[in-house]
Amino acid sequence: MEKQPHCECEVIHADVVQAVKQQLLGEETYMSLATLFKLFGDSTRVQILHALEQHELCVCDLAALLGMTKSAISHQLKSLRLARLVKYRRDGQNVYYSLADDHVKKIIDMGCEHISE
Amino acid sequence: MEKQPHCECEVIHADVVQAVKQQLLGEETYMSLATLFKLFGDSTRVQILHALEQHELCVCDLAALLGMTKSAISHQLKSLRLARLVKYRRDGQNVYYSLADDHVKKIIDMGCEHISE
DNA sequence: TCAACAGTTGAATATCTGTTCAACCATTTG
DNA sequence: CAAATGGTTGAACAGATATTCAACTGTTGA
Repeated sequence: MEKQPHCECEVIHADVVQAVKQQLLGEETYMSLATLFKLFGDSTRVQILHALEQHELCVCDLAALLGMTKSAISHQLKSLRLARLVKYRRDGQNVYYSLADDHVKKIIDMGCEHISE
Repeated sequence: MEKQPHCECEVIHADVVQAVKQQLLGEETYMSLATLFKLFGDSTRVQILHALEQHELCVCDLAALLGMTKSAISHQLKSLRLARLVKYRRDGQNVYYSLADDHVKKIIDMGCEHISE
């Protein structure tokens, strides 16, 4: 996660490197992107997201669906919630989760396309 | 990464769970998706990918651009190579890397859209 | 052939991350 | 109010992962 330690080599193509550097986004942007994609980088979480893509579900439903404990699911939902990938509503004892926006679907679809090439 | 340990709770909405289950993809598909997205889930790697989106670059260029050692960059490129996200060509002492297909760009763009909402 | 440099690799280390466990809060129902 | 159930939380542990380091390969040019 650290950056600028040092670079032991010479720049081979100074001009190209300079040009590309102009196009690069800020440090924090790459951090945010990584943080976002990290959430898709776990089979439990993608599965949760893909399930919620089909229908809103409560924690117990998800636990049953994935064969996992409510606790494990709840921990993962918390991460997804903090990243605003899912939203929730409480109805009685149940908390229903659903996707926060459709970027999630688009990203998963794009991933599916890539792996099925 | 493990699955079916047990679920301590009852299924609340058996019908919905059943319906969603039908729509779910295979276990291995979610694994593959997670493996793919995990590669985008590191700021060094997204930065490499985003840089290569602009122009093909050799390892030294990337090292200089990101302020990291050639070794660190090379290790990451290996992961990206194995996942067929980047391709490379050797020219003399230099090895030039570039994006393997345009899903990479689409996925990163989608990510940018999400974080800039 | 040898030196120099680009790049790769494997082992080691420090850090991060996912699940479990136990305790807890929230809501409903008797 | 008490019991039952859905859900959340924090600490702890095990497994994964990114960078470093040192050794190595491959290519060029003297």
